[in-house]
Amino acid sequence: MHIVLDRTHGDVRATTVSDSDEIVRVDTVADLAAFVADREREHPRWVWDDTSRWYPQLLAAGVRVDRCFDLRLCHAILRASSLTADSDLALAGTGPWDAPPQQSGQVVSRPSHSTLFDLDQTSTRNEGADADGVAEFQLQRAAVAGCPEPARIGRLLAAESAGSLVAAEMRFAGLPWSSAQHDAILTAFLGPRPAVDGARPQKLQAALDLVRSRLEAPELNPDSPADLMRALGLAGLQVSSTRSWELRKLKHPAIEPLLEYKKLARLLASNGWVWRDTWVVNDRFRPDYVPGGAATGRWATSGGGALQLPRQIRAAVVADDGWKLVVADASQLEPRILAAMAGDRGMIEAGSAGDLYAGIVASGAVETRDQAKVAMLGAMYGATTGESGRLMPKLARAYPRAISMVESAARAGERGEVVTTRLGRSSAPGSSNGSWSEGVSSADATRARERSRAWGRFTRNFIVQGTAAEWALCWMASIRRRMDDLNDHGVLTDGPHLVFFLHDEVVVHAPAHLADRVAAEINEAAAEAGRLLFGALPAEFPLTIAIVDDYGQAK
DNA sequence: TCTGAAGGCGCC
DNA sequence: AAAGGGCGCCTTCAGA
Repeated sequence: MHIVLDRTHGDVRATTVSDSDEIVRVDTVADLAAFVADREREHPRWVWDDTSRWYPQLLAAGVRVDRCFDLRLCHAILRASSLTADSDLALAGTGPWDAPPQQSGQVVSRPSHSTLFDLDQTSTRNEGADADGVAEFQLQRAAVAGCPEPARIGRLLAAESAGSLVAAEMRFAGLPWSSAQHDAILTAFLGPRPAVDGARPQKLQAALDLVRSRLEAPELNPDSPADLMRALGLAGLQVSSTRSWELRKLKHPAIEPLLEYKKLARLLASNGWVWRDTWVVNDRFRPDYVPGGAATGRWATSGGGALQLPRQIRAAVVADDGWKLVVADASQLEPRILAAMAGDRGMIEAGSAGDLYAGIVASGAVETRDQAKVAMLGAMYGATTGESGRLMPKLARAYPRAISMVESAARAGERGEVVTTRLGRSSAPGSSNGSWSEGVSSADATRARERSRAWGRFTRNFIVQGTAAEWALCWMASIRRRMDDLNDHGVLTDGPHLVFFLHDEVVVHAPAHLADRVAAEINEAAAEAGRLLFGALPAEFPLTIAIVDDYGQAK
C-alpha cells in the first residue's frame, strides 16, 4: 500500500493507493504528524515530492516512517535511465519534477537554529500549488512496470528513497560533537581563539611572519595566489602555481613556514571556530546532506561540508557517555564493485582473501601492491600516462572482463552514448563531437577530441562510482532497518542510529552495551547489499570496523 | 556592491 | 609524487 502526500492550496491531501494501483481513499489532513503516526501502523510506503520537505517536521514531532518514495529523486532516475527510456515519463517534456531540490538547506540549516525544525517551514517555501503527486506517482509506477527489468530499477528507487530518509534522520540526530575537544584541537594547531573572528590566531600569524621575513615581503598576502607567486618570483623561485605539492619541491627557508601557513589557514577557514558556531549546536553537528547530489548518485552536501570533514579534527567527534561510535568502512569498495559488476571471476577471487591488491600481486599480474593499486585506480579513472598508464595493459591481460567493461564504458562515453549502473542509473548523454568533421580547424578538432576523451573518463568512472553508490545505499538502508530492530524504544536517538556517512563509510552512535551487536549487524548489512546487487556471485565486501569513543581513533 | 570564475585543498 | 573520476567550500579577483 502507498499513501501519497501532496499539498493543494495549503491543504495536505493523502491519497491511499493499493498495490494494484487503485485509489482507495483520499483524506484531507489537518494534523500531519498525527495522521502519519496513525497510518504508519499499516506499514505503507509514503510517497511525497521531496523527503527533505516532509520528513524533518515529522521527525521533530517524534514521528518516523519506515519506507517512502521520494518522487523528485525517483523522477530523476527514471527520466535518465536507459531501462525506462521508452516510458511516458521519459518521453514527456521536462516539467516541475525535473526542477532541482527546493533549497532545503538554506531554510533549515543556516544559523537560525531556533527554527531548525519549525513546523511551518514548508509553507514558506511553497510557491503556489504543488505538482500533482498522485499523477506523478502513477507515471513512475507505469515506467517501472513497463521496463524490461522492473526489479532492478525498483530496487534502485527504493534504495535512493531509503537514503533520503537516512539523510533526514542523520541531520535530525546530529553527529555527536565535542566542542571542548574541537576547541582543544584548534588551540593546539592555531593558538587560542582570537577575540575578533577576522584576526589571525597566534600560530598562524607566527607562520606568516616567518614567511614574510624570509621572502622579504612584509606586505605579502599568502591567501592571494597572484601576490604569493609574485613574491616567490622576486625571491628567485619559479613555480607554475602555488599549490602545496609544487612548493614542496622548492629549496628555500620560506617554504616550510609557508606550507605550515597554508595548512593552518585551511583548518581555520574550513573547520575553525566560525564553522563550529555555524554548524554545531548543543554538541551536535548537523550538516545538510543532498542525496543523489552528484551525477553518479553519490550524495553531496549543501552546507557544513560533512563529506570533507578533515582527519585533523575527527577526534572532536565523541560518543556520549555510555555510548560508542561504531565506525565501519568498506575496504577497496570501488575495485570490488568493478570486479563484481563485470563478473570477473579472477578479480573476485583475487579479493577473496581480504586484500584485493595483494591478491592481484599473487596472481602474477603485477609485481607490487603499490603497482596493483595504481593500476586499478588508472583503470577506474582512465589514466593514460605515467606508471598507471603503463601498468594498465598488464591488468587488462590478467583481468580481461573487468578491464574491457570500463574500457567499453569509456568508448561509449566518447561516442556520446549513455552508460548505466548495475541497478539502472544512467549518465546524461554526452555530445558526440569527438570525431573529425569537415570545416573545423585542427585546433577545434583537438579540443573536441579532448572533450570527448574527458567525457569518456567520466562515463568510465560513472559505472563504477555509481554502482558503488548503489551498494552504499543498500548497505545503509539495511543498517537503518537493523538498527531499528535493536531499538526497543522506537525513539530514533534512544537506540543505535546512523550519524555519519561518507561514500563507503558509516558511523553509528550506539549504546555501549549494544556496540558489538551493532558491528555484527553492519557486517551482515554489507553482505546483504552485495546480494541485492550481485545475487549469488561470490563477491565479497569486507569491512573494517572499529568500536571507539571518538572518530579520531578509527583507522 | 554584488556575482561568478579561478585557484587551491579537504574528502571519497 | 602525480595521474585519472566525483564533490563543497574558502578566498581572491575581475567584471558587471
